[in-house]
Amino acid sequence: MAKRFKKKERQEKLKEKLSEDPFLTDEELTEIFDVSIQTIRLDRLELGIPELRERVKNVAENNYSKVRSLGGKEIVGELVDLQLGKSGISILETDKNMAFEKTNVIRGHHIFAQAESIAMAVIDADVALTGVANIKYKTPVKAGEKLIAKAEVVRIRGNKYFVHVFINVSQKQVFRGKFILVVIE
Amino acid sequence: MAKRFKKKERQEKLKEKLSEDPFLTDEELTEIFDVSIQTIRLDRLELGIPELRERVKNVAENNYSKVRSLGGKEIVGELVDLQLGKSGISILETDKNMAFEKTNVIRGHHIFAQAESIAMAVIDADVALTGVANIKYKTPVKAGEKLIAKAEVVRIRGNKYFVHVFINVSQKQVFRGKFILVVIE
DNA sequence: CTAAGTTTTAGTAACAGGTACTAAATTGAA
DNA sequence: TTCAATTTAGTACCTGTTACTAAAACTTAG
Repeated sequence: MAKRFKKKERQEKLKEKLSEDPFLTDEELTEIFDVSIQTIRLDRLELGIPELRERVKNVAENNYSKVRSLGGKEIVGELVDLQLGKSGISILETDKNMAFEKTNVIRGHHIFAQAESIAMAVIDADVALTGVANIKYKTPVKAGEKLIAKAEVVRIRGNKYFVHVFINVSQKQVFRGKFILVVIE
Repeated sequence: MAKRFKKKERQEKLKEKLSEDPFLTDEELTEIFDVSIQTIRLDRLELGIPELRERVKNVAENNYSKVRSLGGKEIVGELVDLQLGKSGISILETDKNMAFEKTNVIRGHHIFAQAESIAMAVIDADVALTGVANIKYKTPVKAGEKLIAKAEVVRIRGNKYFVHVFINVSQKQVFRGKFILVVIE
């Protein structure tokens, strides 16, 4: 069973290598492991690892939406209702990519990002900035749950807007936060 | 020169389309613009737009490191010091991708993510969860500034950890937050 | 040692989504 | 009508694969 061990070992390292660097071609892998290209392909097949182009595409797609939802787009979650200067509602469908691998619990900053972003969306101004936020996470959110965020402007003082945001998962509150947004010209 | 106008117009829209959705094949583009595949290819050539696979690869490569710091990795920012159960320091170099396009001000949730993540890093346990956070943004952070986050465990009560996090940009405090982290097994 | 099984290697056809090139057809305007 | 710009057609070739067949090499039990 010495050979079989070698195979298993190689496949373990292959998994590692590709998760470190998904941009490696089969040919490059043959050089790393000093086996034929067929062996690499058999290994990938057995491990269910897709081909280079698929892997690259996955990386691209994953963070294309991530960038768009965490960095690129102006709003995190889908805006379903908006009364500028008054209130707004957004929905965010969570998935495993937003969660800790081990526990499947959604990372706090995703929830925060949705809250912050709906708070800013309701402000009737070009750009706003989070000034102060007093927030509270009430229950952990699991991947797959649908976050419904409601934002309400409660007070306006000069260029300062006070906005309350509540996020629920099926009627149950999971987050509340008070934002003070400052309009900048 | 009506035809030339049509060509230019098509090329403009092509650029737009592809920046919106870089995952479109030439074939899909022929259907959108109702021209032959050769025309699409000539257009791409004239505009210097690379082929699908190159575009996908670019998206993947550009954001690969970003994903690892915003979604994939367990910690946002670079850990420069860590005393498990006591304190930790992380550094986050901000860039334009983390900022609002118009103002160049870093989005709040990036700062929050760094704070949350260093707070969790100092906990000497496998998994922790943000329970409550009382946070305050003091000054806006501009793209390019280096965020230095210091976390300190101030109290431990059962499975609850009270952690204070302060983030500075060159000696000036830009954020402070108190986290209550709950260890889960 | 030998037969049987496992693992590895070789080789082929086909595929997607192209590039690069040549050449012909279409269109618009002078 | 004629000339140039534009569009279309068609071919050979490329990369990194899948899917498949088949043979070689190694392992191990009997």
